[in-house]
Amino acid sequence: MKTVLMVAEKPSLAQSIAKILSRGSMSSHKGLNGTCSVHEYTGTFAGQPVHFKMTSVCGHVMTLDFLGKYNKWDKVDPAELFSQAPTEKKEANPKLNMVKFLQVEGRGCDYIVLWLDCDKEGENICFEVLDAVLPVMNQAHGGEKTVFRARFSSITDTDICNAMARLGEPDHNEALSVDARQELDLRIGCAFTRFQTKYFQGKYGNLDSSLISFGPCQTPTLGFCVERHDKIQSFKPETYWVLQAKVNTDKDRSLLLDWDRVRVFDREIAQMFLNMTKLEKEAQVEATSRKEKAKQRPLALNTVEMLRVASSSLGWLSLLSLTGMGPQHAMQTAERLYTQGYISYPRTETTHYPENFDLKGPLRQQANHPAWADTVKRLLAEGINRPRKGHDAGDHPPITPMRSATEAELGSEAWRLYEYITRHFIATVSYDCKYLQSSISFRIGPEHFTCTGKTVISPGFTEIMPWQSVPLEENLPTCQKGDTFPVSEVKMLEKQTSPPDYLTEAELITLMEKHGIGTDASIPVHINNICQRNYVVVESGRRLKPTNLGIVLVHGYYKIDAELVLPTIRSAVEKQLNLIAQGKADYRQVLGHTLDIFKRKFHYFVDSIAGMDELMEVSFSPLAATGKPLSRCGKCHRFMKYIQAKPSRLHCSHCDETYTLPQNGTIKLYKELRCPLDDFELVLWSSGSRGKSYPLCPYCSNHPPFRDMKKGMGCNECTHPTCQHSLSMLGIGQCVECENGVLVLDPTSGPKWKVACNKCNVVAHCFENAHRVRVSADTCSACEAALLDVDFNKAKSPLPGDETQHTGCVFCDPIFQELVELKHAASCHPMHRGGPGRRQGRGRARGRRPAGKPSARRPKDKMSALAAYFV
DNA sequence: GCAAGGTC
Repeated sequence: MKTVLMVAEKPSLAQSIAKILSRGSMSSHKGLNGTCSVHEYTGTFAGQPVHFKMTSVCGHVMTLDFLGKYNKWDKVDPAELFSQAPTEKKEANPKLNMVKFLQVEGRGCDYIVLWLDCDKEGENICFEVLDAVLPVMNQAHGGEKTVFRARFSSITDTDICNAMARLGEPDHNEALSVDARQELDLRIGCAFTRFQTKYFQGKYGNLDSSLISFGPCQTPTLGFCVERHDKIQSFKPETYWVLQAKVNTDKDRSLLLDWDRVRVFDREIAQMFLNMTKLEKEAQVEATSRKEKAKQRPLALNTVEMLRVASSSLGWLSLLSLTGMGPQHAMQTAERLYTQGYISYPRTETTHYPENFDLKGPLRQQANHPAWADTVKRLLAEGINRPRKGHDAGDHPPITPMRSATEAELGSEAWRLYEYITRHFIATVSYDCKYLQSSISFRIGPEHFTCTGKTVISPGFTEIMPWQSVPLEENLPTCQKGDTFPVSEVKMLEKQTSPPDYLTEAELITLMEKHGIGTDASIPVHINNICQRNYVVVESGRRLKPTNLGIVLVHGYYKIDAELVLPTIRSAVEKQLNLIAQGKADYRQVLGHTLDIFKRKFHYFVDSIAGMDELMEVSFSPLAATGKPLSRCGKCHRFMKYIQAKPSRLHCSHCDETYTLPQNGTIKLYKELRCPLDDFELVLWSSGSRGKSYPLCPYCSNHPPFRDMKKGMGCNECTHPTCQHSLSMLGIGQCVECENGVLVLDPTSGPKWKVACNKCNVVAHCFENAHRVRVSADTCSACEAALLDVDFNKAKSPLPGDETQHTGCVFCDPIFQELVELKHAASCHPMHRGGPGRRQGRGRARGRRPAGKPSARRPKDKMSALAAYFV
């Protein structure tokens, strides 16, 4: 029997589609990556009985990157990234082993049906799958077609079965347009990012972002925030005047009337109108109207709308917590609700339920929920309303609650999101809110005034979304044309126009969606990016206020080449890409042409960077004026300044050289000791009192002196044969946990002595209160670790007898066993790693031994002694 | 160290 391999874009879809096509009778097992499943069943295909294997990828299989050597920032001119630098496709997520997985499943299959999402990205993934699988599939006989594409517009039985019945072919042009998009984004984004970052980092010491990035989505996103900032800055308040009239409708009731002219900006004219009306005793009714109006129930919920609501304080649900939920966080929360089965797939553009979608099922789930049982029961009893006709993007149904849940079950955060999703869903099958809008037009002297009021006829969906209720307004008196009411007061109010506020995240999402910046899945990422890079900060009410850095960047682009920041930059490129997708333009030509344009833009930008720099100067301090003098330069022997702001570094203003330091720790001078190789003063890097620390030569760390050393290494990884700070002199033995690490004595750690791995975060606390610990030249006869020579004060010595000195192996010596305790450096939480001691059985050469020499393995009984010792 | 797009 022949085999048909079928591949969907994500595991959840593979399951739903297989369920539909197999009519529920399939057998499933997990694939070798533990993430994707394979669902198998038998059926017929092209008129013959076959075996079906339905599985999935996890989004893109491959990602585009430059060849390795072009990723060295110091060695490559960013301009080369536009054409010379070759790119290659790498596995998008090496942990998933997707290519291998596809090949294991695809080997020996005769046909392949591609069920990837029906958009351009999906079409591109089709070819990624084919690249992996075709070489291992059975060869076709006599030109028989073996590759098929299923096109579906929703995940419903009819749609999926129809797609299976009318298989087509994958569209190569659409896939190519995505290839072009990837290459453009990569080349343009990286070139600008590298240039800007290097240029400004080399000049300023307090940029508060370690990366000055540029991208066709993130930069316009920032642009929106700065545009609003500029509006606020340039806003000039204007004074205006308003007439307000009050009439008595009853003995003790009065009615406020709005002026039909709304406002005037000239005081004297307002005064004139006031004079013309204030002497009038009566207001005459000129017309009355009563209109029944409806407030529409919401469209079914899609991702972008969910993110908007989540950010703008989740409606009234947030009254308790006052803060909204950022898009990134909201997506994570939604994904968790989805994987736990509380809601349907949360990434969808669709706001329309398929015709045969079972709306009552999910609604029945909510019929006993304490918060909305009454509403739901009534809807079920009296009949639900058809949801409004929304947009069908052909991806997934709108976000729908699938299972009832309580706050106690979900925790307050997830509950807020779940509660919103559920209330929204119930609202979509509820009725519109109906209300009566009545208005009365008055004339007082020559001026006209109006008064309106609303009364609710039936609340409809606002019952489940009370924050959407029509606000109760004053009940208007019943009257008719010609009636008069006594005027009790006419007054003139002076007011001022007020500036807009900073952009809310919800407004930003709307703007991005409108201009096609990002997709439902990537919008949260872009917003997160501009926050993390310190271009904007999230203020109360989730308003995005640009930082100085963000403002300077955008203003700089405006000065040099506004197109770099305008939202049209994306859509213009996308227009070109669409030509590829439609087969109207050649992929190579469009790519080459567009790259050429951006290459010119890039060179112009580089030539004009002084324009942006002028703005930078105002907000930031030059490197030479930043930081505190810390250690001496080995070349000029003057003090270099320590710049703490990320990326932390040392700067010698005399030599105009910058030396980067390890991040995320503190740096101090190390006893004015010097590196024997270059005469630079050593500094001591420390990750905190409970973590580890090691000396480091600023020069060696940036220019590794030996071939086996890499950039960023400290003395604890230095293979200098005789320097007293080197790995060679302070290394003890192979790390108990990681593959390549060596435990190195921290010579600065006394009296709470530490031995720390120079690769991972293993730290052994030992010999507390010893006044001296040295690494001996001798090695342990059993395990080859270096012996330690430990001196204690007489009063504090834990050694047996009256001994104050002992030399022994930290792994094997029975006396030392009592004095050593293994820990992980404080900076890393144990939850994030495999757990302590999990690889302690692994024996390998100890690090002190110069590379290349053969090493003895520890005897097995020694290994088990070691295991017991460290746990 | 960089983009944006999938999804986990």
